[in-house]
Amino acid sequence: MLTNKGKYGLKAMVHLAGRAAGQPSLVSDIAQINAIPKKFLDAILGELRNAGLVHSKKGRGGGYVLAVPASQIMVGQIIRALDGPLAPIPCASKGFYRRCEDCATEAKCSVRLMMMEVRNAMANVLDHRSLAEMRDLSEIDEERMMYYI
Amino acid sequence: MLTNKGKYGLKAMVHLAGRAAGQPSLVSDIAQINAIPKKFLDAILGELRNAGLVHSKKGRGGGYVLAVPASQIMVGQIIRALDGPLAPIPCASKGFYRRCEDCATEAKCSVRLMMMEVRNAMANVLDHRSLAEMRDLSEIDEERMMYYI
DNA sequence: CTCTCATTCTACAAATTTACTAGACTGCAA
DNA sequence: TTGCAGTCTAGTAAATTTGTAGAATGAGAG
Repeated sequence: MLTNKGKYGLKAMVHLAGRAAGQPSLVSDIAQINAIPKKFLDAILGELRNAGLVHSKKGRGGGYVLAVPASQIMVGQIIRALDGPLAPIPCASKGFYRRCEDCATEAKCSVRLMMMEVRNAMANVLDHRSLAEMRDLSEIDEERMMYYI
Repeated sequence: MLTNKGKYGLKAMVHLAGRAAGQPSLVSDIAQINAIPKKFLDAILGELRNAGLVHSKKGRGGGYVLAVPASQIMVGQIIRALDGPLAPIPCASKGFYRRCEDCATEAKCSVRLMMMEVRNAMANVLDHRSLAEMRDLSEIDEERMMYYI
């Protein structure tokens, strides 16, 4: 599940990816435009900063910017930073692996093997799509809409 | 996320898929062998029965059986019955679609479009893998282990 | 130096979901 | 009619999510 935190975080990142490079955005602007509770977004952007995905500047003329170009940030990084592992179950995770208590012989656990396939399918999407591509998804759709007018 | 409910349910279904056709299993046996709280498993099997995936019989000689052969049950059906939609976010779901409150122009929402890709990737795995295939995953692994002995 | 802007920190609280448990009830078979 | 084994209703404890409040910090303008 993508939590609201994850969803808001992604929206904020897309917002930042839509700005000219180096132009900072205010939390209050991002919050208002995307219908995100401001204080909640404060905390979310804080986590994204701790994860090294955005930079911040205080005071007048401050705000948030992407730490690196949107083409170099993978969507999976953002989701992992906010919502934790992609894997549906911890014992199927690569980076955040944790054993199941109730599983005797893990190597033979069909649930785990199945969920590793799911994890890989998700990672294949989310670790190969950059924030820039994600941002452009909506524009592609916008163009497609033109044909119907 | 796969909840414990989902995990336990999958384990129970694999258990049933490992029995000779028509041979019922007792809840207490499934629970003990798979380290699942018995009462919890009661409820889970109840939901699987309501979903039409298993049949039950009461009294001496009773228990649970698969409603149809394991090769005809898709893993996705089981997970949806217990944990709900596969999609990471309701607005990206095909069968359980629900609109986002905070999303003005849904067609242009890049988060939604991205999550629909993720949903499709997950469904491609889970709706093309039968319970029989899932059960056999562990045996495949078991055979592979032989080479290391 | 000080005023204001805007992020940052600590702490907390409501709501929801998860993960169970208790105990009475129903139906079947020996 | 005894006992087995699933079924139903109800509830509860813990964890997680989704926020909020308010003070603190740091940067820049004048």
